[in-house]
Amino acid sequence: MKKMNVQEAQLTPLTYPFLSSSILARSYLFIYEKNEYVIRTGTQLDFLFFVLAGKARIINTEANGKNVILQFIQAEDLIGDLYVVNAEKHTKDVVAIGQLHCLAIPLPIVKQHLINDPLFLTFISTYIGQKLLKRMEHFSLAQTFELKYRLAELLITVAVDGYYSENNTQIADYLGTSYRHLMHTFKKLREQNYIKKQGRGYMIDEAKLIQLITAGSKLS
Amino acid sequence: MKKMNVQEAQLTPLTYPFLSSSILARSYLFIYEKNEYVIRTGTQLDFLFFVLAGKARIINTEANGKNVILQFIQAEDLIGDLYVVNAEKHTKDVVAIGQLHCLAIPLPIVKQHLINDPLFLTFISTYIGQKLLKRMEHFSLAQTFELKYRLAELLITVAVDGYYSENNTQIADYLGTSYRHLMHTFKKLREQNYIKKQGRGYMIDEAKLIQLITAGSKLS
DNA sequence: CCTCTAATGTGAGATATCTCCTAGTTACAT
DNA sequence: ATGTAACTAGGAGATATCTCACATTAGAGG
Repeated sequence: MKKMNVQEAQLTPLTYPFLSSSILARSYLFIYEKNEYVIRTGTQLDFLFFVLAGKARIINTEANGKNVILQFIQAEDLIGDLYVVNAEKHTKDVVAIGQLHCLAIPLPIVKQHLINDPLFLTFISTYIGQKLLKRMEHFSLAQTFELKYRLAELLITVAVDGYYSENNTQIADYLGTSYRHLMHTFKKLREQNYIKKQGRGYMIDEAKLIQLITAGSKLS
Repeated sequence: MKKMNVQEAQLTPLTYPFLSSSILARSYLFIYEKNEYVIRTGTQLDFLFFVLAGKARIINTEANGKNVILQFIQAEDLIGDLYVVNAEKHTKDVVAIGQLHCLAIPLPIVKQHLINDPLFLTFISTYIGQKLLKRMEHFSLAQTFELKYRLAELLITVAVDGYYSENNTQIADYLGTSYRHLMHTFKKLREQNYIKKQGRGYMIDEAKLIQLITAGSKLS
């Protein structure tokens, strides 16, 4: 992970009125490499992260040691927002998929300068509220779609530079399907040239996958 | 709908520090009867509602006139929270299932006294954040369960005094299944004495349904 | 470098669910 | 009171998905 001061990094100014130059002066740009941990389960959160670029996955380690993917993170998402507003108490693993760029604001700065700032509180309420609505809509639609459409969307979400290489036992759990059926569906997508096998993962044809998803939407 | 001043209603004090007696003096207790509208689609929200008792359903009217159930509301839920934090701009139908009791705070009061109050903003951020986590966990689990378990849980959620009488074409959409399969599953539950047909709806055996759900959880 | 575990990959039979259809009943509007 | 639309109910065939099993490969740890 590379750590830089915000000025050093010459960030494009963010359009957040609650982020004063004083706060930014004490914040950092973090750059994580592929598979690097942003947060480790059970550790204390030290920063509130604004994702500037890249992707990550959030993983919960269950009591039996099993790792379960909870969700994927994209640019313009926050990491640690639910912890900051006390909606959740325990941190979960957050792992970079490909390279991940974050603006990291130290928690003491958040607590001292932002946590009672109505501008910030309003922003984070709106953000979490919009996230809730998006998630509900996504799940509601997803539950009527057969697996190949949901897999197509996941491949687009998760691929970096057109290449997908997640752990498929975890992906099967995440999509709520059996490992067997997931593999069956990967094979179907290969046969229909939406994806190509490459090493342990797949190159994806994003444009064709988008067409498939669109076709699937029209069925309902 | 019955409308009372809060004092008139002699409400048990709510444990919300941001609700001063001055605010409560200008708020109301609303009591809606079964199938009464709390909010109508597209109308301007006039109150932020704290649900004290009862149940409701949130319905979105699609462009083609079709009504789709988005979610169900229980005691201790808020109605209008996502609108108040500007996460959503348009109101949707909210309809009482059985009798519904709400503390209703006028929007002008919310805007004048609460919307810049860090106590209130913190509360509503935490509330929406917890709601997001619950919803995500619920959907994640739900997608691996076959219909009879999900239907069992819905019956418990929705029944009033042990009686279920929702519109089943809308319930099929909500559960993401076909009308045919939903009816097939109702028949199975009847045959196994989890529910009994009564008029256009069903009496439910809540204890037995909970046993079924528990058994279903143990399969995964 | 070797060994062991976890991930990948596939076959085969069973089941949950879908699609298409028809018939009967109820509630609402005129 | 009547007619119509929407809801309830179920049959039958097809398909998406599950379950159980086994074989191969790759990666991690010693």
